[in-house]
Amino acid sequence: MEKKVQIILVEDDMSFADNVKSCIKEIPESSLCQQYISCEDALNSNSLSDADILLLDINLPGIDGLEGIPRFLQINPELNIIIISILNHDSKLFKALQMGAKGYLLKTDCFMHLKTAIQEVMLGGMLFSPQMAAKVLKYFKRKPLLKVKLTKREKEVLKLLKTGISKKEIATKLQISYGTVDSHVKNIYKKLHVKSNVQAAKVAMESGII
Amino acid sequence: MEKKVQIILVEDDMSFADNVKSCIKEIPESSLCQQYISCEDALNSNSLSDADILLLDINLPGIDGLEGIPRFLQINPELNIIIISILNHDSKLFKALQMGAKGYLLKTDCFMHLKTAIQEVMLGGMLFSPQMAAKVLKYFKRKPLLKVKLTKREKEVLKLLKTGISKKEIATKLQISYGTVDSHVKNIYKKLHVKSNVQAAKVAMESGII
DNA sequence: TGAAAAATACCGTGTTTACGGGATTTTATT
DNA sequence: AATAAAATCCCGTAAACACGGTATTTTTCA
Repeated sequence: MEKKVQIILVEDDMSFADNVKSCIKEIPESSLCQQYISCEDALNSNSLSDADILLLDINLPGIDGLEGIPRFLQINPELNIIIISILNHDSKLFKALQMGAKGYLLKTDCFMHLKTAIQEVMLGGMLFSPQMAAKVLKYFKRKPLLKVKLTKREKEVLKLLKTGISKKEIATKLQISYGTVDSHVKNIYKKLHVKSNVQAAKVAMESGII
Repeated sequence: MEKKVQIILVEDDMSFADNVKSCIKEIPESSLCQQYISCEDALNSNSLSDADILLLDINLPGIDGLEGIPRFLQINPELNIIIISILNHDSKLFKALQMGAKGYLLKTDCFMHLKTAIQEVMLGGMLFSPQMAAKVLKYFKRKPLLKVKLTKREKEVLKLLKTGISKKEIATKLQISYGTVDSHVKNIYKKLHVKSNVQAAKVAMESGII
């Protein structure tokens, strides 16, 4: 028989934690091995290294859940962390992803997804509940790819421009005169409909024009 | 009884399509309603508007799967598109997401995830198979969050700076003098270790400091 | 209440930008 | 061979930037 998936729960709201526990009980291949009410408690325990999944709240007394992620991963890099929070702000989601979370479920609809999330994460995947998935999608979708056509040289110039160096330095790097760079930049601005170096760099970054 | 999930498959490799079909047969709540070997065929059919899920290959004769996504969504915006491809390149994944795909499974391991993916996508979520999930994670993770602390005012200034407007305009917007903005900008540059407006904007964008 | 941090403001100088104009050479493209 | 597109270069000017310094007021917090 396969070993059961070992789950740790870090949640300070006891009634919600109980709901999660009963939800996990109904998943035959999983078992809740430990439960803590703060990151500190969990970090000081010795149960992390045996666990497969960590269900983590964000709003916690002491160390914030998001801040806790790197600390948990330091102790056990194999740990699959799934955030379960009431917070549905973009910044929380993206920070969680940056920190290395494998999933983000909202408390309001996590029971529908918990089983799926556990299975999927154990298979190496990642999972978001709908509202969070929409944010990820929006994040990637946000800029319709620009139809503007820059010439080869203009692309080279823009690529350097967006690193933040001066036109003089660009001229040196491309072994052309300052005047030439200036001309290219002028044309780039016209094509991108911008009026400053920062705006050009921004458009370049966001639209994947380069 | 609930209506079954209606699935359409667009795949030109017949033997692989057969495998997918038999996999779907084993999911009681789903049914494969149509199968096409190209985007054109599927687009010309009248089955799209009734479908819930479209399983879509990328390498197809004629219209490429990724190019097909917006066309499918134009006909039926509610369609949940899951890419099933052999291609595991970042660019394909991100383009798929930009186009509006709800999932990305690799052919090499899609059978393990297909059932989960269908369920999850129907719940409004999204799903990636492990290698793809890792890419998404890497994408978000690439910039270690800056530990730099900017003051409230500095953040406001930086937020405006990265829109590409001049310091003079920033002063007007914040109703402070140019000299004050200049001071803030100087301090921001020092804290971020940059030497130009473009670099500051870049750091601000990439590190999620704001 | 007292010290530290933050926000405010000004000056001066050399550098860089934005942008108008015009002009020549090189490189496709047909 | 002819035309268009791209790449090269220069001039001039007003505005904006980077950066050094100094200094006052306001806020915060121990």
